[in-house]
Amino acid sequence: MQLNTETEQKIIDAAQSVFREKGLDGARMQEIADRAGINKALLHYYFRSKDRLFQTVFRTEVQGVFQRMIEAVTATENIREFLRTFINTYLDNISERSYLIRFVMWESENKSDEFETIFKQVMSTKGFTKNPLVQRIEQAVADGQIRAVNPYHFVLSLIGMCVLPYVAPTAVRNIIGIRDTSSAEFLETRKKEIFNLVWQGLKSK
Amino acid sequence: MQLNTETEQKIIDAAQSVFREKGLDGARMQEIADRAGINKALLHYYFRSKDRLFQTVFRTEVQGVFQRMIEAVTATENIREFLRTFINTYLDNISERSYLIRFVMWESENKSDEFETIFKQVMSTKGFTKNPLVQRIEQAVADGQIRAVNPYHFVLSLIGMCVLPYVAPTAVRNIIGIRDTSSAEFLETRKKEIFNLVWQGLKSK
DNA sequence: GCATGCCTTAACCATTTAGTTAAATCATAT
DNA sequence: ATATGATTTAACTAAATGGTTAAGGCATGC
Repeated sequence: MQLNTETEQKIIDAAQSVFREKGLDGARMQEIADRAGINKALLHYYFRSKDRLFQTVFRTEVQGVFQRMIEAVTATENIREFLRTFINTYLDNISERSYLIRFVMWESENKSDEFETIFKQVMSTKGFTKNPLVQRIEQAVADGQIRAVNPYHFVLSLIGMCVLPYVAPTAVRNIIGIRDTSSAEFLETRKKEIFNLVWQGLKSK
Repeated sequence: MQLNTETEQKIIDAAQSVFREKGLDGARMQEIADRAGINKALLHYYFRSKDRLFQTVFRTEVQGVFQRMIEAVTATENIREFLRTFINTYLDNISERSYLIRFVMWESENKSDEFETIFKQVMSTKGFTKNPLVQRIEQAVADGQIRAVNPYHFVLSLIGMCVLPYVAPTAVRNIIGIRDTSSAEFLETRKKEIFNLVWQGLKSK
């Protein structure tokens, strides 16, 4: 059997959208079939079980999340411009993919072993020994371009700032008191505010 | 019927721990009964349905999360000390409660209407019209104690930095490359690094 | 002693859901 | 035209799970 790749893609797309919204436990095979515009029988014909389908989706999602993060790491000499570019492209990336980051963060904890395996594979495939973003910050510190922050903690902070409104939009809207976190206006303001805060916070006076 | 409050509490505690780990969809009534050291019949005798039990737990968790956030807002005059205290107590609070923040953020999106309702109730009960943390920052800006950041975005950034390692520990460990996010050492370093970054980022030069 | 309320036991019901099956249909290429 | 692979239909199975029921046990206080 050779299987129609077009249909396979439709299934994966549908599965992605359902898993992103509801997680593994909340997802229903019937709903995935419906969104793919096919029937449950065919769904199981392509992917034997929910677990297998989930595994496929989860793997590509985790890869994508890390992939996009390192794609936002450019070879810019100037650390200031490097940060600006990173924040802009990274925020564009995650804001574009509704519920992705929320899903991956939730499931990464449920499937922590699997997450680690996938992640290590990606790293070795790319020939990385360390997160390139961390590496870039480390280097900037070594070169005296910025003050001596802990690179790991700095990256953690940076990602945290970028990610939160897309991990828990409703909580953010209510608790922080921001009306609309999905508008283009919010996105642009967010970029500026994050950049200003970290740049002020980083530069060696 | 008057119901034994001790048993009721045992049930709530058990339900909290299961819901925190697995979320609504992943939680099993049987497991909740087991952890409470009672049987399923009694569980349903106290809380008619899974939905009702969840509602009870979710309400107290959401209240708690916000409660603890505003408890970390002190009446400190000096904005620098205010920030230091906030970061320290807030981080202590969330690091202490394994999976709580992760659970609330995940479910707040699944139950966004309910979240909003609960949240508005808390706000009006406390007589708040605006998040006191945002308010404090706003005031500090007005007083010229710090530079003119957008208070909403600043608070969003601050919470994001604090929360991320507890929302997705496995993802953080792998992606950022931090070995252990549950140690006391990590916690203390985190406090310092966040404070330094935001303080440097905030002060009007 | 016995009534009352809390709790257990264990079987049971109903529903949801993952997964299967078999037969029929459709499209396409040979 | 027919064989082949893709897809549908619809009924079905098996298991998990939420929820119920009835009978009885075990305290405590009267």
